[in-house]
Amino acid sequence: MEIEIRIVSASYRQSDVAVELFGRTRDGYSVTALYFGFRPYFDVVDPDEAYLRAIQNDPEFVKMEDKKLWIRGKFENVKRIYIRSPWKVPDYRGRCPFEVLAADIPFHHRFIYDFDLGSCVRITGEDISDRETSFTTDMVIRVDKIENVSDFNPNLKVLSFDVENEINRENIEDYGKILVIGYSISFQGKTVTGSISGDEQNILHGFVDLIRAEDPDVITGYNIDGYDIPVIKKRMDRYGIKMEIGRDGSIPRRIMNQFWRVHGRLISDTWWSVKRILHPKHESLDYVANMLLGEGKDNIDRLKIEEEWKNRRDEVIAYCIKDADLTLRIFEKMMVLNRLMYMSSVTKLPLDDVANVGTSNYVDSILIRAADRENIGVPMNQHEIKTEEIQGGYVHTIGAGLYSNVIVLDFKSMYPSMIIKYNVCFTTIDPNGDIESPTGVRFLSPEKRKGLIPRILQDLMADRDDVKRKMKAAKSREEREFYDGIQNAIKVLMNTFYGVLASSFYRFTDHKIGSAITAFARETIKGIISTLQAAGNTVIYGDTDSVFVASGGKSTEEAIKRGKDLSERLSKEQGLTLDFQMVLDPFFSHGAKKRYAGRCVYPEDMKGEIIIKGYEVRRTDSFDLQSQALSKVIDFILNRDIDGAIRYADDLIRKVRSGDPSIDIESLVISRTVKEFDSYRANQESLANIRAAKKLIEMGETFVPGMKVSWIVTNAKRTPQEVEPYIYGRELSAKPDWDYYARRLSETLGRVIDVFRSDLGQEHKTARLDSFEPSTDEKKPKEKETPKNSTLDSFF
DNA sequence: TGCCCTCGGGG
DNA sequence: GTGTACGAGGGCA
Repeated sequence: MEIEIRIVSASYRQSDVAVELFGRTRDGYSVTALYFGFRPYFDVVDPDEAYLRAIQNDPEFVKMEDKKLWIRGKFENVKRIYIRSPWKVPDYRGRCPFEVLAADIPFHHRFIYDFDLGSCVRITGEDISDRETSFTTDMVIRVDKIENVSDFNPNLKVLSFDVENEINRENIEDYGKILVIGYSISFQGKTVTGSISGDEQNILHGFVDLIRAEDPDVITGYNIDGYDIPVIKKRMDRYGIKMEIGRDGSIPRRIMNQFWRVHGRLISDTWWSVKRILHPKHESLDYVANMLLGEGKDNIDRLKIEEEWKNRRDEVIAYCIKDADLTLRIFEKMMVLNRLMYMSSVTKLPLDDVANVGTSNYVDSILIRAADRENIGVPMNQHEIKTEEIQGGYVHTIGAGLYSNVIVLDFKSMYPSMIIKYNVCFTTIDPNGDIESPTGVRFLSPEKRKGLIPRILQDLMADRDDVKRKMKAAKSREEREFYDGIQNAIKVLMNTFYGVLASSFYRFTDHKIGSAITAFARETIKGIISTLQAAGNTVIYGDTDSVFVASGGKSTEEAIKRGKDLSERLSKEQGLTLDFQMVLDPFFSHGAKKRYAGRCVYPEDMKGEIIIKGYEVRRTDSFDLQSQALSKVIDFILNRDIDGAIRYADDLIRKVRSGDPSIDIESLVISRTVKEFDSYRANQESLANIRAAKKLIEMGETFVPGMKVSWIVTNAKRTPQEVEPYIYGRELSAKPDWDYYARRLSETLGRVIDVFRSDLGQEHKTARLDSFEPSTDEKKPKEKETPKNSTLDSFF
């Protein structure tokens, strides 16, 4: 038979070393594809006869081949050695006295690279579902032929679940009895919800049966990695029940004491996605559900779950199902699967590898295939070699101030462009090269030898442009979103190439290469700034790949015209693409790197958006008044009401300092969870949250390890500072340390406000464009590129 | 400034 | 599984 699937996950089984591919067809069938006969191998550089004799007599030995591989500038004789068992490769590579290449590539990746598979494949073979009964998929196929097909995004089945269990108050790690498991399953546009309750052993068996019967591609939930899965596992261990929820009947494995993986499915904790994608101020399910769906959790007191279970069992069950369902809807709203499928298409990796494995695998997947095609030796990842840090991007700042109609230009794919333009690659680095980096490293010119990475990036860039064209020509919204997702994934992949080259452990990393790339980039951006200045422009700010240019205080229309003009002219001059990104009016520069705010007035679809960088507006550990006040001050400034901002800040700080009754005590509360006291290693007494919890107990209040404890700082002059537990809705007996709160507020607000107090005097309402000495700075490597905006507008 | 520890979510 | 992978903040040296 012949069938087409998108690959969800790939693995192999030890019994007969069959490669397992798991996936879903367009019309919704789940499939296991088994490939027999693929063998693990590794490359040994120029081994001697004794080694080859010994290896040939080894019972694991299968065969060997002669290869000539390009290694560090020349071709070397290499033996490719095939053995029987993938899991024995680490042992063999460790015992080999010669240099070993490509011996750290997971077996299922090796298979995918060697067959050059993409994320969707056509499988031709025999249906062996009758013989292979341990799999939970609709069918099992023995692969005769496997080939790529153009990508499609099938409906994947997603199962979200939630556990309610009793709390073991003596030992929080030893979870109490499970009361109910609620679930919500989404597939082909329909959602089914339900619950499993009754005898605990039946619940646990019911959970395994549910997953095996439903056979979801994706399992999700809220904090399942850290809570629900460990709870189920611990309770199953007690009865000797096995959590056989893998598509091949295997049990989940814990990765790094953190994540869970299981053969054939993607375990994707919605909580992690929420953190990564939304960066919400609070990460609780209730908060996030309200934010995204306008609907929160049911009203059940989980700290008294046993009591609730006794008195209102049906409500607890409904609450449990609702948690699972809210989580599923959040998961779908964030379009986690779409993002993963795009990334999977572009990196040609299975969905679960894209979701779970580090980004160096993205590069591996593309680069190793290309290297293999050209007989370039693939070294192994380096084992934690500490090198000096790579100098980062160039940051250009000028005096603080409020500016009108500021033009923002930024380089399209700065680092990839540098790699292409200067032919930067481990295959071109050469002391006799014609291209010299500002760091003095030389690379061959493209005419002599075009580098492998520059070529790959060039192709990716062309692909991206092509996809963007298709996006513009798209006839439907779905089509446009599809192409937009793909082009964005290509962008991520391209930037990942720089990321791994700058890292300290990647297989193709070379410190000289990483630092050359950033040096070329700094030189380029400095050149742009000089050119702009020479032509009479004032560059207000610049960071790595962007420049902010004063438009001269003219109208927005003129700024737009000027921006387009500059972008066109400079792109042509530089042979690079300098995009005209936006016009900000006003733009507030703090005069320090990485801190500014502005309101977007162009382009049309970003109009009104507030861009805030560097000012942390939503720290979970700060008290509410702090973030509220900062937002308010920035608001005043962006409305050009400097006096208002100063007045507001001064007034507020004065009120707080004097303990004005208008200050809401609740806005000063700081909260944090407290675990079992024993679980803290050292100096428990120096942690404010622990002292608050202990005081709570002294006061005769409920404290359960794992509970969130709230407090007010009552005396910060002592070390450690004194705190008083705060119980919502109850009057606080102690007095807040008003000086402490005033000081923290003044620190936060002062960073913004002081700019206007110092040298700007009274004339700050119009932009000041002269008399500032630019200060420059080299930023630290690997800093976050994405601005943390204070709203979620940019996401939706 | 950098290293190490902790939290966050969950009941 | 031929793997080693959270992200940000705070305390402390």
